[in-house]
Amino acid sequence: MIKASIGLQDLRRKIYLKAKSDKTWRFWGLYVHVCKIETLHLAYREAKKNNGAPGIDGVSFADIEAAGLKAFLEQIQNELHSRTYRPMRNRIKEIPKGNGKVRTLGIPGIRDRVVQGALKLILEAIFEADFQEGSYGYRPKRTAHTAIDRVASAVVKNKTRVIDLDLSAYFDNVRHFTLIKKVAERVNDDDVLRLLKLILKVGGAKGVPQGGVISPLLSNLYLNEVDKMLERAKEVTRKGRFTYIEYARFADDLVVLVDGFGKWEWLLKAAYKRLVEEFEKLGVQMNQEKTQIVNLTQDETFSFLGFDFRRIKTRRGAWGGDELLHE
DNA sequence: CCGTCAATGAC
RNA sequence: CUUGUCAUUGACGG
Repeated sequence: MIKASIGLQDLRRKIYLKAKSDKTWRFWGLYVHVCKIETLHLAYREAKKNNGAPGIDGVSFADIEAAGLKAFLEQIQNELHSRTYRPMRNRIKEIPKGNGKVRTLGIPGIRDRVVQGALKLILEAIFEADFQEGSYGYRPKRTAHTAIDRVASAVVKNKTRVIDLDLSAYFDNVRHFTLIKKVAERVNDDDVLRLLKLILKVGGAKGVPQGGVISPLLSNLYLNEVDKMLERAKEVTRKGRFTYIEYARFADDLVVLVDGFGKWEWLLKAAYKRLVEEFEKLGVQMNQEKTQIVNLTQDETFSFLGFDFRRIKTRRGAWGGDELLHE
């Protein structure tokens, strides 16, 4: 068959539309697209524009281009085709976080960043179709600003009981088996699954490495079931255009807002209980000290994406909108 | 319309 | 030998 080779952008759009219109479809024949020079080349350019440092092999972008980019990409393609590709160990680098703690990065070699990037380009087209409205982190065309708008708007509409969740180190706690199972719900391609397992395994027995190109996408997939649960809670309690629960998640930063009227107290409790269950199933720890339920009508506050949310009174004494303070 | 290269900021 | 994703803004080029 002489099917004219379609461009990567068209392919990704086609995959996305299929996934969107057929929610149970399992994609096959994806590996060949991951291995295409066009895909690898785009992944290389994306990696290069971050000006990142080399992995454990010390090979830089300048080194690669001095030896010839074309040969570099063809070498990767050959190894992928012959199933001899093996990712190298990640280079471990500890960097200080703001609060005096350290963040452990797992930095893949540049050629492994290219492979992960190629895989990400294909898988993202599928899973973007499955992600929920309230999920904002690491997603194309989504900004922290719109996530904050969603929360602010919910507060204005009287959602004043807030579950402010803190997840401890959830990148590190992703269970590979559970994650692969979620990927396999949509991907019926043994080569792709095998490649993904190789990539996960060099990062350790569990967790996705901070520094990995596909880690953000995988982390969103891992928590997609939580987003779906909250979305269902919203739709089940909906009365026409009125909703009584809202949520927004940006990576591990999650807030759930429930209507402040007394008759919805049960919904707040139920949502919290369901969240505990979902995170338990996933092996993700809720930080019990920093997770809190606040009541905005009692002058309590919460923080989301660096903004402090509080309810203020207007000069007339009526409840005004929400207010954002500090950065 | 397509591309390249700087910044910034959320996690 | 501070990694990654995403977004925004700006400059320039064909």
